[in-house]
Amino acid sequence: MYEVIRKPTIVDVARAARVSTATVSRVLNGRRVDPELVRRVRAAAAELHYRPNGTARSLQAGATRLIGVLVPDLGNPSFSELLRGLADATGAHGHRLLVADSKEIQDEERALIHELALHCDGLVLCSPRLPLEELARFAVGPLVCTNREVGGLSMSSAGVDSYAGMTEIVRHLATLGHRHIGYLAGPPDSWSNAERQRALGDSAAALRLQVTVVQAGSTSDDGHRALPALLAAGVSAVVAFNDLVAIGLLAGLREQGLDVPGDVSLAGFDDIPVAQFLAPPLTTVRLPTEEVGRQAWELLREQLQQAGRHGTVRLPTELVVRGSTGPAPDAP
Amino acid sequence: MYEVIRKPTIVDVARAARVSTATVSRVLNGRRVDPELVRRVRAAAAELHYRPNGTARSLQAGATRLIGVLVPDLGNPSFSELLRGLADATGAHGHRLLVADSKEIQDEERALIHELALHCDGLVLCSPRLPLEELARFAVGPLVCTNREVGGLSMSSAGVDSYAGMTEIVRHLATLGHRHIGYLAGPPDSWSNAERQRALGDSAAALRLQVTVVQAGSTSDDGHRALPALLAAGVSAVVAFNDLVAIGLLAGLREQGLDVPGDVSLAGFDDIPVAQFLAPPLTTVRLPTEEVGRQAWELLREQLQQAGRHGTVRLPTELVVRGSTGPAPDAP
DNA sequence: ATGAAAGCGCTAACAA
DNA sequence: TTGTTAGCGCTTTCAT
Repeated sequence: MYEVIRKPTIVDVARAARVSTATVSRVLNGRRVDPELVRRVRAAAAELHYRPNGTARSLQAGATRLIGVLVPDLGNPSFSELLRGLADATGAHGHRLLVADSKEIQDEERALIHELALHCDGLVLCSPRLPLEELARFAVGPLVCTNREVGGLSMSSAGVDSYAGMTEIVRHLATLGHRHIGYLAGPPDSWSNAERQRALGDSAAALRLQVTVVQAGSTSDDGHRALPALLAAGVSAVVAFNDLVAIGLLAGLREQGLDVPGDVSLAGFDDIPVAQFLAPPLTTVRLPTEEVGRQAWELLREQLQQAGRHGTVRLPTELVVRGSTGPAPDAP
Repeated sequence: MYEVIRKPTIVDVARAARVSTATVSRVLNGRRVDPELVRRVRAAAAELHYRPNGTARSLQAGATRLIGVLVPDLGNPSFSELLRGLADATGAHGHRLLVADSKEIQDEERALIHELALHCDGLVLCSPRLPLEELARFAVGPLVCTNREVGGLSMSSAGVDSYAGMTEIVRHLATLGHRHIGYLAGPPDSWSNAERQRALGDSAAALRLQVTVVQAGSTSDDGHRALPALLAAGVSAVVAFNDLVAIGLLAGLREQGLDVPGDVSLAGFDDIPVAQFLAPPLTTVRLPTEEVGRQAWELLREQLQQAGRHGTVRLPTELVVRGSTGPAPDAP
């Protein structure tokens, strides 16, 4: 009789090797077994092209060794970097990444979190846009947010000190003689953006600087579109929510025949790899994004080992002064 | 007595709702059930904070709805874009992405492919570096390679026409009067690189151009490092394996006080988002990378629906002439 | 329409 | 050491 063609299971291997399934399992997992049986099992497995079923293993083990990661935009180099740090760190511990992109859409974010939670041992939510209390409801399993304050809720948080970074860059601009600074704001629900805006307000008040906030977003196109509003406001320096936005603005400025930093100074956030290669090289606040990814894993790992061990990591930023910022045109 | 704290299962819900597990399952999956029982089940599930176990479902279903993706470098914007197209397309069909980064290391690649295969319904290998025959051995399940010829092997392939792209850019440079072209070669095991190099050789022969190939790699640093060799060769135009490499070289050229395209013309491959924002904006061969991701999913889907339905998709490229290429300095 | 029971592929406790 | 067997959590016949 012909057998229905299906993937060989451990039962098939056991039969072919004339041993029990337990023995096959032991051989496969490197447990102590009689060499002769080991040989027979290996031969049978090879013969049948046997591959163990990861799902069955996961069910039995009660864990999948899968970590769900939600990012708002896979296209942003900053998240790629975080992903890389995360993939590197989790990989070293035998865990893999289940990646989903919410495309900055809240409903997507909610749906994806629910779905990821079904298959994963833990979740890393990158710059989540959902309200905190809603996030808290998901926090049944190990959960880490990046770049998001989590209050006293039962989750961990890894991020950077956006407030300090903004403070530093405003001081830098003030020192260069700028009295009116424009800010290209990021996504409305971004906590990082709120922090940066808050720091800008505080610093400006302390230094008696004028500030114009223009709503932009997180992409280069958003930055490009914001140019007219900025020009109308008459700022002499601009800080963008991130480097991508800064790049878009830079291109717009160049199209208008404006010199950077001669006419307008420009700074971003992130220090994405290309920032140093732009013309002029971009002054920016460097965020240790890859390290945030690593730290997120460490925090997750603590929760994996012992439920309820929450923690918060806030990494320092570093102002990287390059060619895109210079003295204010009307400075003494 | 106190129960040990563990996640509630369908059994717990069934007991609490005083129905069978089958009924709970039916309610959860929207099957026709008496409204009163539906109510009781939903109430019990909510009360217990019940969440179904995805692994158990997958085991029962014989499928995980997970697609494994292997990329050589998560940090390369080009792969982020592919990932995005893939995530978008698979997501629309209820599949998720299991992502792994081989960091351009062959051993990693091999190990990760094996691992991914254990948990996934299908695999997408992005620009794999492993030899074809080894890849063929993995092709027990649905498999798609991107940017890699697969011969008659039992897998599908989605990619771009690198050969045509290179041909077009060489013609462009020749028209501008360039007689000696430098090529910054990509990773040695990259099939795309081989294709581009082959096209360059063929075109140069036909047009009687001189060619100097300098081994670089796939990152901006690689491009930056290649500058001396290029300068020594005395080329008047350079084509880089990809935009990242071109960007590194561009920065190096600028540091040397050389003008692009005044002294040297420069072109890349990919058209990553920042390419248009560089100074000068980068002439490059645009690859429909996101679309490659979508097509990869379509090909995978065909295999998922019916084993053995292999296909090949080769998408056209488009030369995007921007400011980084111009007439040869010594042209008439 | 509902429940009892088998079984997805694997590992681990228990026996021998 | 090896085999037998129970069971991980779920869905799905098969009866009722």
